[in-house]
Amino acid sequence: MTRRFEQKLGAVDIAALVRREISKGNLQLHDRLPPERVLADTYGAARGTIRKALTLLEEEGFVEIRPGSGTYVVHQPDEASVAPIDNATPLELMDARFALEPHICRLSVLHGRRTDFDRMESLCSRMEDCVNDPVGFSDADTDFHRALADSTRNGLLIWILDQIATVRSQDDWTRMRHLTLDARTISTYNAQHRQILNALRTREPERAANIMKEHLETARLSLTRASET
Amino acid sequence: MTRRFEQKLGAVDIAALVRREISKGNLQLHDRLPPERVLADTYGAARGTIRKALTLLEEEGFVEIRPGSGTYVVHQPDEASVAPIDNATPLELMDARFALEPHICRLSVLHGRRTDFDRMESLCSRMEDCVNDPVGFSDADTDFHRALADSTRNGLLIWILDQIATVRSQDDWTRMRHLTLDARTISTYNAQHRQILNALRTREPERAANIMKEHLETARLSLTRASET
DNA sequence: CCATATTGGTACAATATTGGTTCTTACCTG
DNA sequence: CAGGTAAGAACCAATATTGTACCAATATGG
Repeated sequence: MTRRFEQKLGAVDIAALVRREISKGNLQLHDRLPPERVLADTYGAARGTIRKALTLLEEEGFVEIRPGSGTYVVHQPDEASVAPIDNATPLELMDARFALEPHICRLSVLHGRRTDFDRMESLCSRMEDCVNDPVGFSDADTDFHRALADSTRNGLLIWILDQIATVRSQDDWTRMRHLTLDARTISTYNAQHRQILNALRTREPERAANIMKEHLETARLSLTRASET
Repeated sequence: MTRRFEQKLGAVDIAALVRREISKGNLQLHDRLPPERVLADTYGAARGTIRKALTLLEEEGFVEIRPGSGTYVVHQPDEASVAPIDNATPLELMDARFALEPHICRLSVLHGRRTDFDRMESLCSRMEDCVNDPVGFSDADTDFHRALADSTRNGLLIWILDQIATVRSQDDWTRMRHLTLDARTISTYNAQHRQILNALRTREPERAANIMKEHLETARLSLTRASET
């Protein structure tokens, strides 16, 4: 945007601004930047300065300069922005779930339909058949939480949860936890799932959210316990 | 931002515009584009330029040119790249923020540092200077919520919020809201931001979370109000 | 089926735009 | 002062755009 500061902008500053526009999405792949002379005017800098900034960005691989034609964006910001999600720690992951899932329960009460709850019901049964099958339980558990998200009818939230689930499946700690899931823990989870489902069916948003918090707290405990061994 | 229309459009620019129309869904599969001569008129370019743009799009597989007949859209917008996230409605977006941001406040109380809060403080000041500058306010507001997320030190949550912010910036309703932001609404927001910051500084997680909920409720109201006009 | 309108395909020369380069002047910092 | 950086201007070379005219393929309507 137009910085109203009368401060003099150097080549690196301008490079940073343009770089940010690209990462931010205001300038997308294949977009052509304004001509150097126009940029010079809008940023209040000399053409040489703009030129230096653009050269920097070209060396960084953000941009391609084609003589006689223009300067073009050559950067899929996805790579950079998808990266952090792969490095998420299990604790970060738990915090994210703590943020999302209780509220998802509330939304599920608002938007959920009978068929959603029936599906979750059948998943509960499946999980209850897996008291001695940690892997099978984990799969059903993932499906349960996914079904819960689905019942909100909120595509954005579903997408976010899916992203998280992806991380979760690639996560070593969590994988380790699967092995440490004993019958007693699984039973606890199952009871909590049932309670959540009941609260959804009776349309009690806060109760559902609270049980979900408990549920996540239990999960967090078993996570930290597993990481200590 | 606004200068896109004042600038003369080249073939690549037009290609980018049409490509975006297709990805966005405004132009759907098998739709026929207007004749080149009409496009030339609407985009204010010569026919040769339009022609070059369409040829580019044909090479990319977005479009098929049939001599004597017309130019047709041939593109199933990639499920992967378009993602549900681009089609998120403002209401879905608000629900996602309702889920995330109050809990982010709690985490900020846990992990936030002095410098984080100082940064948010300066952003508050910046916003307070923008009572009559909706666009400037919106920028600062985005930065504030980003800074809040940063203070949790949770890369995953920060990433999620960034994704949401990206959607938000490309969202027409929200853009419209910028225009309807009056001085009074901005003042309300400013007061709420200050309150949140204070609660963070005094390490009161629940109070911060609750004010954030209020804040989002206010935002949701002004959103629905704007959409009714 | 044919006449006509519409649409894309092509060619070419004049003009405009854009990045590439160089030079001079001015300013600031160590 | 010396050295680096930026402003500003002038000019060059590469590329793009324009405007026009005419051709070929397809669609439309009697």
